[in-house]
Amino acid sequence: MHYHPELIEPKWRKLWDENQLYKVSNDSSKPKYYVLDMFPYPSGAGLHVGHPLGYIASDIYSRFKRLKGFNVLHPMGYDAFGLPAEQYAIQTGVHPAVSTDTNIKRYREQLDKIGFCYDWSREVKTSDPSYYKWTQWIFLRLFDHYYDLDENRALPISKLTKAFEVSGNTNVHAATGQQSTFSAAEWKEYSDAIKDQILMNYRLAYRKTSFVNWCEALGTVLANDEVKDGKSERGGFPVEKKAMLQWSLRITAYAERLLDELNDLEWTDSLKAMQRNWIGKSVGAQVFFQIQNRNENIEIFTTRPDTIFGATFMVLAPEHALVDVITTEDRKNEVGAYIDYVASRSDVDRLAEAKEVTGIFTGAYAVHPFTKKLIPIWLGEYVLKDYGTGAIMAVPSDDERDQIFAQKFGLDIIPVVDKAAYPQAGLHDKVGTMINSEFINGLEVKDAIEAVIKRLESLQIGARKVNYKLRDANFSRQRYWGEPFPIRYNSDGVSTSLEDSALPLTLPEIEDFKPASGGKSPLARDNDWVHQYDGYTLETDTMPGFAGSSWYFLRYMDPTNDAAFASKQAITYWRDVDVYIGGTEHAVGHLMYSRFWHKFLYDLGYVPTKEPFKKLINQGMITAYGYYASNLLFGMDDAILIGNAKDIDGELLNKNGRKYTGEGSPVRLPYILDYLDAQNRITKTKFDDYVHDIGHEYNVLSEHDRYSWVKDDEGQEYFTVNIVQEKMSKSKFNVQNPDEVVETYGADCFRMYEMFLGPIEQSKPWDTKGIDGVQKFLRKYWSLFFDENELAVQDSTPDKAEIKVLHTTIKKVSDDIERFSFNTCISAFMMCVNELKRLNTRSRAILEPLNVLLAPFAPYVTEELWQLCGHTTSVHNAAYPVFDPAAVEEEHDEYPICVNGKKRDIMEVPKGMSKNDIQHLAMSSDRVLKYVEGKEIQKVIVVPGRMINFVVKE
RNA sequence: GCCGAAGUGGUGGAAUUGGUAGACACGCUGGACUCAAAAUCCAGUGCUAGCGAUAGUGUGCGGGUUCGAGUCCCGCCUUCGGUACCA
Repeated sequence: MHYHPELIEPKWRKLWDENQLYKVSNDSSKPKYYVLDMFPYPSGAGLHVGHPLGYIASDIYSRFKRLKGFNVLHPMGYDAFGLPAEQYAIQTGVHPAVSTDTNIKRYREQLDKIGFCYDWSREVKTSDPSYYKWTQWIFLRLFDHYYDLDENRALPISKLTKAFEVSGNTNVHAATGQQSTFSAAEWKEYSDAIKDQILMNYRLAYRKTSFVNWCEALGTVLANDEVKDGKSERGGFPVEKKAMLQWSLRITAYAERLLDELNDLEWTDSLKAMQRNWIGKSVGAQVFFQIQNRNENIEIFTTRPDTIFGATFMVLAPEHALVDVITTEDRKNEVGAYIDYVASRSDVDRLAEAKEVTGIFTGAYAVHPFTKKLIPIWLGEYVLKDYGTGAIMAVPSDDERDQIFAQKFGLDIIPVVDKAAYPQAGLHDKVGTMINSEFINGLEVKDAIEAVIKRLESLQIGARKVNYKLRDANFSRQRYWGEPFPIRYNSDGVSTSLEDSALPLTLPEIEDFKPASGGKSPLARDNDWVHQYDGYTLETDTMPGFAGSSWYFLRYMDPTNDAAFASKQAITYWRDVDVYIGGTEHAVGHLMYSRFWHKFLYDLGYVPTKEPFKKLINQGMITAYGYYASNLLFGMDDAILIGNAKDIDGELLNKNGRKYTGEGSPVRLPYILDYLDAQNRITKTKFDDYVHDIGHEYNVLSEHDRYSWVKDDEGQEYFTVNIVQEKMSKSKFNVQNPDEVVETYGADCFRMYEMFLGPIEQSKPWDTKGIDGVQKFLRKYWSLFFDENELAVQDSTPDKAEIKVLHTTIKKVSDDIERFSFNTCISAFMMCVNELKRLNTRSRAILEPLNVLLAPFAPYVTEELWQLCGHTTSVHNAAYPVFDPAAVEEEHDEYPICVNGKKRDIMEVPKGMSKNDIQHLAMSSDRVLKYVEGKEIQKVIVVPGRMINFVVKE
């Protein structure tokens, strides 16, 4: 009987499903364990071979934990709201819900084939009203809370309004955008509209006019982490700054906790670093500079208050609110022109000309807080509106950018830090002695910082301050395919939330998915929907993609509950995610928002843990080889294979109907191969072989070379092309589909091969070069159980050698699974099977435990063999074999004898001998003395289990 | 620029605490079986020299610590990921 995965796998898939083998209960005496995958966005391209990498790893780990006696929650779902489905709808008119469901169905089919142990009864879909009801519900809680800095947690808005009625906002210490203060009496006099506006400055979900990343091509705004290099992450369209009335989430209120509580997590250093970087905490001082002849101050933030005596001018962001106020009459025209110029420039322009310095003098002066000297106020592009206060004191002696600015515009430079004692120090290093700085002269920088802050505070013109790079998260999208906001406005524009009982507020059915006029969501065109509440209009924006994904891991705990996002009992049992597996692309987006929402829910008492994801494993990307041949290639007269670029371009367009994107772009190898094939100039295989073998050739080329030539044995030259690794995507025609692999080799083989490729956290290119080795292993494994057509497993007593092989493998595999090193597990299995094959093992006492050990990796073949061995229950419910240390112990230890670290011989030492005894035994051994050869022994080092080393004088 | 990770045979990669570097697999070479192919099995395979046992050499580069370094320390180089007029 031979191994036939195509017969085994569908059979068990069906049986497992019928028996609900993977259904998990919320009520168990076993300890809980929660293994989570980042749920996918169901795109039209289907699953590619990169997706399952993390899923397979989490599946192996879940199955392992099950066998080890845990009640394992291992669910899967879909991040189903999102832009691509809507773009597709605009182009084709197909409703996003329809295309999304089609895609989900395809994903599900693909996932099922690979044999995952998901409990599908817990599937969630963020676009499902029964799901987004609770996304909206959490949003309403955010809307209804503010962040109290005294208690350091979220509190109800009602508490805040009570405080306002007693003493205005003067005694309120909260995370807020509120600038001005008001008294209790004033508060009571305010209209509803004003009250609404003020409360918006406190709510954790709030609406304000803000400069946002507007993407014209997508017709919507984007969050900061959805913009890369001034272009949209999805689609790569240009993004500009635009002032719009937008919903935001006050994530900044949680900045300190998001930073602090990172420390307790088992995440990689690089990921923690990314989050820290994104939060961007810096400690320094705020300082108020009075404007000459005016009753107004410019507030600045600086990390170097010590250099304040070197501040010779100030620079405001061109968008700063005070610009209009302070610009003198004679400068109005020029300043206006400059502001227009800045506004006309996109982020892309700015990035492209980063080194260019621009700026303009406003005509106004500020008064230096200590010297009382007048210093000019300038505008400059390099000061960002969104960071700090949008204004700086410029210290050209100790800041590179200020220096360039001062040099260009001829402004004063006063040195204030003497770094003579620190020749290695750079401009920004906080070391040196203060000079030209009045009361801090002679102090070291560190002490000077403290002295200045103290003085600022005593004079009440500044204070110690912590600043964060993290900004509030933009939460509005002018789109159809997202969660509607459960918010309505009355005729005065005052916002109120819908009652919880009105949730879910469902999306209306519409037919035209194009954005409505004025940068509005298509929802705005549905009058009936917008005006469904008398006297009110509903908010027509929808929530962004990260809304639904910020809490989905909680819904899995109790996915069908209609009275709560999850029952208290379910949350108390499952608590948090023990292991979370996913890619680094979500390092600062999803993982930051989820932590924020979780902390908020913690403040409100809905979840028992401060952090949602205890341990995080980052799987690397599976990339595709991209083959490029430069157009340069085609210009060469003696090119033996190729005509010219246009030639190829034109022909292939006709032949394949594929679009080749333009002049100057690299041509992909498949095109060239097709072309060459058509021309009968070279066979595909031959060319492929060459391309395959040039990895090392390529290393000797400079990065600018896109091609090279290689000679074959007869001296014939062939061209080779640049090889790169790139992300798989539909647009690049490089998607490798798992289906084909599963069909050819079987799911077990596919699973093991993906794990065998290398460590899961590493990115690597997909190729099937080594998959035969894994297939060979599975056949060999299968043949351990069979003699021709007969099951050969016997109830014989295994011998010592066999037991040793088994237990060595148990130890190695169990340890390696715990540290997510699956590639070495598979090596261990291969070695084990080779050994057992050699020993001709047929004993049940060896093969059955081994089968259980392998079950997490190859669930189908192990289940089949388990049943053939006569079991009636699933191998996936079996007990994990227990490691017996005695089984692997030798009666004798073999110690290499080394002289000065070099191995000379091997000596057998009785088991359990002490280090001292081993030393004595070695010293008296003739064999050892032969190698030491009369040289004086200085030291004998016995490394337990490793070696005996004689250190001698050479 | 700053932060993080990594550089090991022809290839993917092992080496968990400083202790026989190259496990396991791919590929390649030779052989067995076969009319032949596929499949399977056996042997070899870091590099250099040698028929050979063997010797020398070898983990990006240059130093250092140690009886002993892929692993630790100092100084570089390269690649990948993140981030940036961040005050």
